[in-house]
Amino acid sequence: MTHHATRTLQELGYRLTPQRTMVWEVLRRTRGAHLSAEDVCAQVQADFPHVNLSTVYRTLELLVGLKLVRETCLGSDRRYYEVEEEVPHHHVVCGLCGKVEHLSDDSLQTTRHLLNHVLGFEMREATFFGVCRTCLSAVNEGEEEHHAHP
Amino acid sequence: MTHHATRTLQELGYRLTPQRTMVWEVLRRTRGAHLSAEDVCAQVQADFPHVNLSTVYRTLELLVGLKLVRETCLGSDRRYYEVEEEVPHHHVVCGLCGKVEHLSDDSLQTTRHLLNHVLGFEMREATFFGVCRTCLSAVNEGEEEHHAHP
DNA sequence: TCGTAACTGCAATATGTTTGCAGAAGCCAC
DNA sequence: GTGGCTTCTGCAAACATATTGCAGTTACGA
Ligand SMILES: [Mn+2]
Ligand SMILES: [Mn+2]
Ligand SMILES: [Zn+2]
Ligand SMILES: [Zn+2]
Repeated sequence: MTHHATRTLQELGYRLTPQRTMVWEVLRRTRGAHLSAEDVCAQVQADFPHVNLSTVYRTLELLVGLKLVRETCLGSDRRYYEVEEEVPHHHVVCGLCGKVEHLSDDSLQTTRHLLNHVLGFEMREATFFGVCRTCLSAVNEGEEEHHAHP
Repeated sequence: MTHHATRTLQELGYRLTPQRTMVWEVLRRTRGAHLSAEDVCAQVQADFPHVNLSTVYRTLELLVGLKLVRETCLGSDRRYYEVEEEVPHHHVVCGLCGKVEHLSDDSLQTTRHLLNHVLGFEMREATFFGVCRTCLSAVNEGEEEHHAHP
């Protein structure tokens, strides 16, 4: 477990087990992706087949609690995990194809201030649901075909 | 089933059953709230105890498909339902107490344009996660107590 | 190297949602 | 109104995701 995660765990008295190392490594090397607990488990098991899914869940819970990993809701079925970066970001989810895009925190400064002034709310993360560029043009082409004969 | 939901269902050839009527009525009279399938079922069963949860799920799925009801993700465990209003709105969720506040669509025009310009994305709904005013002041009081003796 | 508390694997459990099926009932034609 | 066809419902079982109890294993400081 390279990086500060090693130190954090050991400094806080948690044991540095191969399972924890592997979970962290999987998340680190898939930076930018959003993995479910099962995705993480599958990747860990590729190298270390006996690792159990419940251990992965427990490890993710631990890392999330320590703010080394971020747990995100991108729809309603499962939870997704990614390493917690220094600069936070937000998510833009296409409801048709499921693609997830990132949005910098900077671009939401006005929204953050709005929420703060209107509701006294401190925004931590935002998720936007809608239709991505690709699906949008696919739909429009369909519409054109549909209305093509007047 | 008052209102356009009656017409819509019958015009499209769906049968107007008491179960469907009750589900719709429950959602209509709790306007502004966010009910899980079980919440809806419990309220339906208060008047009509034999109605089954799976029927409620099937009815919600139908109404969502017809865009009479809106299904929203406000965290990760369950799905929540509310009547689909003419003017859409967005959700602001406190991660500490779970309170959900509403935000008008108008206030997100700039964000909508941003997403459209930057990603070609058509935003339909947004959810903001963070800390509400109440929880924020509770936390601050705690901090003050904590740092009270220099 | 040893001892102990923390951790893991496994199986069982919890919770939310979906599905197959047989019987019930809405709705249209008469 | 009555019948008949087809959709819909209740029920139970299955499914998907996440959690937990426990016995055995392992990390790690002494
Ligand atoms: Mn992300
Ligand atoms: Mn709402
Ligand atoms: Zn898409
Ligand atoms: Zn709160």
